[in-house]
Amino acid sequence: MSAQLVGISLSPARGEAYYIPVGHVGWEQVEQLPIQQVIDRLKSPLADANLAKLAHNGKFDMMVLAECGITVNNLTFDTMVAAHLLGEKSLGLKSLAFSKLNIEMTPISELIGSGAKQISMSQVEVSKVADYACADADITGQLAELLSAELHQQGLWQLFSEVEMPLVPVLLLMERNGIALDTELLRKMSHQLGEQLIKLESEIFSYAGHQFNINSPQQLGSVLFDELKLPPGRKGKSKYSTEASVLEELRGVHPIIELILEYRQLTKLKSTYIDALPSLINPKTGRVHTSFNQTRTATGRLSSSEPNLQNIPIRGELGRQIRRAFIAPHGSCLLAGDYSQIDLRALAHLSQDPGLLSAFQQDEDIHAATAAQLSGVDTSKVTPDMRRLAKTVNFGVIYGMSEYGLEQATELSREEAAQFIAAYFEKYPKVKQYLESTKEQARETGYVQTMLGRRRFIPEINSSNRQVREAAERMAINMPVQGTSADIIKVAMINLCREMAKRQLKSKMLLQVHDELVFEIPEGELETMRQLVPEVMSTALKLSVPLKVDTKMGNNWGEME
DNA sequence: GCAGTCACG
DNA sequence: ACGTACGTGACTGCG
Repeated sequence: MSAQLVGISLSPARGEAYYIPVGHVGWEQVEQLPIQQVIDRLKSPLADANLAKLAHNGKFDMMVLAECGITVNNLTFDTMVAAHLLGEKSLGLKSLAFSKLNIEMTPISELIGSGAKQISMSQVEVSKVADYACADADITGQLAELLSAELHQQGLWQLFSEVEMPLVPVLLLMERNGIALDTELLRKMSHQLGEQLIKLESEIFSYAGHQFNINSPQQLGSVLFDELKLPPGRKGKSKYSTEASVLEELRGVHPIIELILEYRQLTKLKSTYIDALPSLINPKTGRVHTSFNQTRTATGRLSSSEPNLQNIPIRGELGRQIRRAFIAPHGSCLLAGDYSQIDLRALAHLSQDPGLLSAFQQDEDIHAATAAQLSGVDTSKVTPDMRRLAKTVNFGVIYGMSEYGLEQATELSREEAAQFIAAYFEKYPKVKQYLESTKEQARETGYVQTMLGRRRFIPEINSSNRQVREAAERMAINMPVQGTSADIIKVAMINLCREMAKRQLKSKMLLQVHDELVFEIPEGELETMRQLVPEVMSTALKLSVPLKVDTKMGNNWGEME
């Protein structure tokens, strides 16, 4: 949102392209058209919904153009999105041109340099940029032809044209909407945390007998395991691990451990969120604008970056407090709709296991139902501990958990963990069958897929290295489940956006956090949106089990009910 | 630029 | 005997 437009390249046909310079600076540049004249002339064809557009990473171009007052309608083909769907790992235009078309394009560094000497594209002379930018536009067109054929061949066209491409303008809108922050609250928290950290630090130093950098795992390891002679968790060959799970085991052995765990937690939250977020507020809008990345994950999920708004803390009092800094402006409030157990519902649908299906069809508490099944008691007799254990197992299953994994995650012994897993598969036999057939499909075809046919290629599935192979099997098990959930929420986002536009609602979709959508709602639309959001989310796709959606609302993201 | 760590679903 | 749950992104230290 803060990029400056330097020029626009367009290619109307193969081998033909034009460059319109508008933002080049410097003494020897050629004369450029006034930017407003260019905008006025391009505005209508770019907005014309009857004219198809193709681009590489079109969301970026659309963002820059939108900041100039230009709306782009009917982006029908994005070569970056297409390449990602086809399982390409290297998604840059230059690299795709080479791997798919055998064309070696000029690297951008040839124009702007690299490292400290790097200059802005605006400082490069027009004639050089014209050649470079025209090649970009032309090659994008050629790539689109090729990738389009591949998408059709692989059976991915429908997913591409009906889900991934329509999602692009939705994500653009969300990014441009941004979210408001209570900077005053964050400032107070930063101050208070700073004082608390100074105290913690001096206590840690007094136990250590000297000052050191607590943030350096190397220095911390040597203080704990060399100087204080605490037993190192048998991790490293040469180095010590100081990660939280190792330190947890040492709680009670030495008072310094607790202080370090607390210090770690507080510094993490302070540096990553409390201090960083206010600096990312866009001065023009007064809000933070994340990027939602559509081509970063192996499962079909989105990711969020700069800042990542999909990992804002929620656990613990301090985490809650940070969420309270995400606010709705006066006269509006935040509404969140979240899918209840979407991954397990996806598993029920994919496996068609009768036990799982019926539990969801009866709208049972799935973890309690699993606990009841495993112990043979009635659901009403399930204790919180039993439910917690069943929850761990339920999640473990969709991650391809081992006995060892369950042992680590619980209080169970290895034998008990093994018994538990065996009992689980006895109660849910089609889950076991499904997991086996998924691995089998991966071995036979080299890929696994989601409900909508999204694929993940897993070449390591036939590796002779057991560790590599087993890691591949876990990916194979998890992707269809996680990816089906991603399919569902993407369709919901598109449908909601359409419905909101159709009804000319002023409410804004702000965030997606994998199973949750967050909206900013003006007071007058509360009733409408509170009904519309769960309705559209729960009917996004038809599964063998109902999709349950809970909604919450509040003035900030931390206190919603 | 990598490794270690840790925040989220 | 070994090493172990899936998927992300940001910050810090360090070479």
